[in-house]
Amino acid sequence: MAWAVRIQPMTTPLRTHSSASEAGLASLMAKLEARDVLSDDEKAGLAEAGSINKTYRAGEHLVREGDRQKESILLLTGMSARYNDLEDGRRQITALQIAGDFVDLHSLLLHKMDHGIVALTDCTVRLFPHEALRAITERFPHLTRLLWLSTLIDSAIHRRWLVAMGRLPSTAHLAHLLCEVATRLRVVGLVEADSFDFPLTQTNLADMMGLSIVHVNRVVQELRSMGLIAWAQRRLTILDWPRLRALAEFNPDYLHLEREPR
Amino acid sequence: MAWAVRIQPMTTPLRTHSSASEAGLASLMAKLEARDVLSDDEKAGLAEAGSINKTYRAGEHLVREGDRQKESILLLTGMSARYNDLEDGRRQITALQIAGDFVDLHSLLLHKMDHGIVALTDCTVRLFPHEALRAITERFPHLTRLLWLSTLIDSAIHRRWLVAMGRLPSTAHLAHLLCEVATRLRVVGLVEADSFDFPLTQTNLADMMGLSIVHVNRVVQELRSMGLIAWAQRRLTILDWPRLRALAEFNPDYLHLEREPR
DNA sequence: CGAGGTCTTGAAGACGATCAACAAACGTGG
DNA sequence: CCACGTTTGTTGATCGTCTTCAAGACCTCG
Repeated sequence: MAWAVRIQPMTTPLRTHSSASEAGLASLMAKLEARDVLSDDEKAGLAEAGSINKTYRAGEHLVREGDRQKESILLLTGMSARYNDLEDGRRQITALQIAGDFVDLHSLLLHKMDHGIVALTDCTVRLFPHEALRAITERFPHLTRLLWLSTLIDSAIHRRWLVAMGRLPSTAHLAHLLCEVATRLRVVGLVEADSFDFPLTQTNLADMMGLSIVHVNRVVQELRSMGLIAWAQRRLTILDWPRLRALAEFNPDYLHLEREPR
Repeated sequence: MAWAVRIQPMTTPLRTHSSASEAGLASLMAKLEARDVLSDDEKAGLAEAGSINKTYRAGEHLVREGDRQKESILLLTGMSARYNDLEDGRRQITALQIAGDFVDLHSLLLHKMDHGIVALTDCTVRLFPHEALRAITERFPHLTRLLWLSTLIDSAIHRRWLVAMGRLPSTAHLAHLLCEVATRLRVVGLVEADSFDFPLTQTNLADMMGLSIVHVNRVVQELRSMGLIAWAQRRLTILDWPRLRALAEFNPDYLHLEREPR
């Protein structure tokens, strides 16, 4: 079942390489600096707000619905997802998170989580105590606006998913999702020549798009047979950007990738 | 067509009653005070940030995709919607806005609008120059957090719409939408005894839910025949809350209506 | 009173869901 | 390193929800 999750003991604990930690923090900075200039003070303030690192195995929960967090979680490596489960066990994923994304920055102000967050792959994260983040909002108005901005971009992505889910046929919907993921991964340097690690299962895609697994499988094959993508061994390559983005009606404006004073 | 809009001269210009203006500002305060305490200074600061009022007729655009706003718009009375149009003219509405909602607070930081905003009814609004809002972010950290919070709640609503659209059958989807609207209207005092003004057309509902008009019509009739709602003369009454919310799996937690320090 | 917008109904068809079964890939322990 | 079990991917057949097309009734407002 889509929501059955193995919680297994960490027989082979993941090493928190300091390299992973640095790369993850760099991803956050890259994300913010794609939209505005960060001063050295702000970079330092942000870096100091982070506390310890943690690791999760694929399938583990970073946060559960109803939790009251005392820190926000920055994803350093791996991918995670926000989700809500229905009474009959069906799941809807409402967001996909990649390196450099705060998975629950909003818990700073919302307090009680209205959804869960699950690791889709093995993940490393860094915790940012709410106390430290709140101090940023008191001392660094511009940095605060950039953190606010990052949640506004999450919101813009939600809206785009609504458009894709509500009005695009399933092939175009998947095409749009892949355009978006490729674009976001490129911002944090995880795309080489239109090719990137894409460790999601078709079940994950189904839960993101509100479709059945069987149908997702057919849609993936359609994009393959049209020569738009190649996807094997957890690596995805976009073979024909112009046709893929035309099919998806993809326009990256909603990701607000312009560097300007905010 | 769903997107055809009459832009007609304002033959009978709407009066901007000061009462409408006061009621609208009160709605914003009510919305914020439902979530935290506002100091007198903060209330004054917020009130002073507002400048002039404007009015729009149903069907007019408050904002168009691509606009670069110099002010954010607070809806005082009426209802408006965020929307995106596809190349073939089909429309997806991604948010419904009521009295007390900032329709484009995010333009303060996003700058370029990635969607349009259309008046669904005659509307009165008040403009908040970005300059003044930016000043708030420099001087009132707590008030800034509350404004941030209001955009985070918008985001939570987006997520819920994704869940409803992706995984609920259409009757449950509509039921959920009505539960949400009723709950939000109640916060700003626009519900009397489970009955409220609901001036939307079935076309509007179709564009919100990603369905065809014909199907929306049948779904509305289904809810009526189940004895869950009554809807006539632009007024909607919820006849059976328990069954409606059970059908919708509606849980208002995502609206974060608890009053606590943020 | 007329005209456009809105609501309603019926019939046919498409897209995606469900059910069922099997193949391939992966990870784990022996 | 292989054997095994679990997860993931794939395919076919049938079913159901929602769409599209078409037409007519209602209603609201200038």
